[in-house]
Amino acid sequence: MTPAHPFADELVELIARRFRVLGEPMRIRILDRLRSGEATVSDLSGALAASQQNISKHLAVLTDAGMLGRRKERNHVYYRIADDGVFALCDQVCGSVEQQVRTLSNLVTAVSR
Amino acid sequence: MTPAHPFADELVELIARRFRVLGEPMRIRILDRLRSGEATVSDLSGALAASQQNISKHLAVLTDAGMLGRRKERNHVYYRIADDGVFALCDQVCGSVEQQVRTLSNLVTAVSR
DNA sequence: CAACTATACAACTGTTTCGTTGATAAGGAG
DNA sequence: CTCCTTATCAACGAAACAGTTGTATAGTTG
Repeated sequence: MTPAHPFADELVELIARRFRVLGEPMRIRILDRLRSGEATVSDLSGALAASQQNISKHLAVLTDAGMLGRRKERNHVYYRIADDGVFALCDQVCGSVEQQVRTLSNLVTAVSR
Repeated sequence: MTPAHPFADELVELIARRFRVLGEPMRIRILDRLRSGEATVSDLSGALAASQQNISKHLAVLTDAGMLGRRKERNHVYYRIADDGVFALCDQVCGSVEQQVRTLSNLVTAVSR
C-alpha cells in the first residue's frame, strides 16, 4: 500500500540525511577549517592529523551533500564551502550547546552551594 | 600525550552529537508533531504509526539532548519542545534542501531542453 | 620512460544504532 | 485484589557507518 504522504516522508528523509552528514566530528572540523578558505586534501590531512584516505572519504560525503565544491588545479584538488547556510547551522548549534553548558554549570553551582 | 586543543575537541564532539540526534527521520517527525503542542507517547505512537517502545526510545534520545521536556500527569507523560532553537535549525535545513531540489530541477530542465 | 606526488576507489573490520520483542514498573478501573 | 493501560528497560539481530589497508588513476618531474 502506498503511504499517505510520500512527499513529506522523502522530505523528512532528506532533512535527516543532511543532519547526519554534520553528525561527525571530523566533518565539523573540516568545515571549520574551510571557513578560512579553500584547501586541498593534503592540507586538511596535515592540519587535522588524519589519513589522506579518511579525509578524502569525508570530503566526498560533504560534496555529495552539496555542502562543498571542488576545483582541480595541476594535480591538486581544492575544496571550498559551497553552501554558506552550513555556518548558520553550526552557529545555531554552538548557541544551544553554550546554553546547555551554562545550565549544567548553574546546576553544579547550585548543588555545591 | 594530551591533545593540543582538548576543549575544542570536546566542543566539536558536542556539536556533532547534537546534529546526530537530528539525523533520524522519526525524530524529525516527532519534533514536527510536537511543534503544534505537547503530546504523550501513545499520541505520537498513533500519529506516526510506530511502536510505543520505538517512540519512547527516540523521546529519550531527544530528552537527553535537552531538546524535549517531560511532564507527568496521572499515568501519562506529556512531552514538549524545550529548545526552540531546534526549529530554526530545521527551517534552515529546509531552506537548503529546497534550494538543492531547485538546483537539481533546473539541471533536469536544462538537459531535457 | 621511470619515479614521485596527490587523490580517489574498494574491501575488510569494528562500532554504533536502529527497530523489534519480551519483560518490568506504576497508575487507574472494576 | 485483579485487570488494563501507559511507559520504560533490557536484550537480540540487522543495517549503516567510520577508519584502516591496499590499490588504482592522473598529473608532475627527472
